[in-house]
Amino acid sequence: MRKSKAETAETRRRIVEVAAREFRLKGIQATGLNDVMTPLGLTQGGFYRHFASKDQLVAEACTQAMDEVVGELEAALAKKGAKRGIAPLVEAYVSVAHRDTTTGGCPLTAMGSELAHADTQTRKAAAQGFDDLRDALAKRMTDKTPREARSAAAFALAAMIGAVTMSRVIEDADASTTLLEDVRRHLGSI
Amino acid sequence: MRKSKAETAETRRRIVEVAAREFRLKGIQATGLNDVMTPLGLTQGGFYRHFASKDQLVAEACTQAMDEVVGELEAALAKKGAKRGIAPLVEAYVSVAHRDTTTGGCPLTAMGSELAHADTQTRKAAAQGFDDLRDALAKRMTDKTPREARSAAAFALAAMIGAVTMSRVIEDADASTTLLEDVRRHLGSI
DNA sequence: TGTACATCAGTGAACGCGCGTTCACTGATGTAC
DNA sequence: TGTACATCAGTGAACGCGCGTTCACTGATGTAC
Repeated sequence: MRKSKAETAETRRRIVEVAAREFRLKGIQATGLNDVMTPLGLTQGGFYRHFASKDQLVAEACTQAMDEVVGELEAALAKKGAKRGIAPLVEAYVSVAHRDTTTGGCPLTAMGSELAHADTQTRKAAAQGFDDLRDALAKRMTDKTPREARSAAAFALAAMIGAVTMSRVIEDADASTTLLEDVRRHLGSI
Repeated sequence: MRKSKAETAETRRRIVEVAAREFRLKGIQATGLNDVMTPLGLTQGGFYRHFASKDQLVAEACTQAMDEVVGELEAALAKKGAKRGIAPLVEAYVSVAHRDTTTGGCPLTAMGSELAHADTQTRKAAAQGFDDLRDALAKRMTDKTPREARSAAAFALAAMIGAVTMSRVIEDADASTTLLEDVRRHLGSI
């Protein structure tokens, strides 16, 4: 039953991939190892050939999800016709599309309050992701000093995270969308 | 073993009180009914004399926690020497004290991402709490039209929620405190 | 006001279930000669 | 290159545990007469 090195690496990669999806979809606590292994056609016993614990998987899935998000946002910037400043990032993040992408999107909004109870590795990954997003915003604030840009970017990112998190809590579709619009508009004049 | 009506009502009140504390401390999923009943010297069997399900308790605990927070913030406004505008609310909410009050504080930050997966009653309670806080902020924005104030208040509240949520994720004490300062400062000039 | 009975708050055991983790085992892969 | 053996990815059952919920039972409270 042993698999080749390439197959083993691929299996491990897929476990992290599915975990990153499931944790964002249902939350960390609500997702069992079987929710990750079964979709891959594997049994939970095999999980421990790749990871020492669920906590380790959570940390790696968080890292991967953050990298995905940073990558997607930088892709939004690369689009031709993209506006100057932070507008393209804000519009991509504080959007109905992001709100409704429950299997993807930013782990900081999808699992925000759970991350506060996660282990050190996971919190480090989340904090690193926050810094990466903040710096991506700050880099686009060319009218500010680096110091001011970092501070303004941290503020903007907090608003973006709060907005998408709450837009997923508010059941009323109009109220939810209005919140996103309000935050988008106010971030336009930072 | 039957208790008097007054005792029964008091027990029910205490269950909600402890639940509101525990859910904020550890999260909804991570808190079992025993975590709520045992501190009260009760067994889990008795829980169902007061509530039909855990979901019902979650909804009531969320409502109570939100009411507490709105009350505390209005108390901050009533303090003599309180500044004009939203500053007193922002300073009370986006604070190290709030970040470190893990058994109390705002349920929207303590359980934000979990609320997105909660049942309708709980999400209604959370959305109502958001509206209450937003309106409390809007009322203090006397230089704006009511429509503009509501929108600006929604933006400010999103930033406040995002800031405290992330400040609890970031382990580095300096970085966490700096984030709160950044958001507080930027909300000063809304 | 006193008595008989129905109600029901709380107990403690049990229900079925799923959790994270461990382990003996299988058999294909990787490696040493 | 071929062979013998060690490695280890994955299985499937089991571990101990805690979960939300149900239930028969107890006995004090509330109520009807």
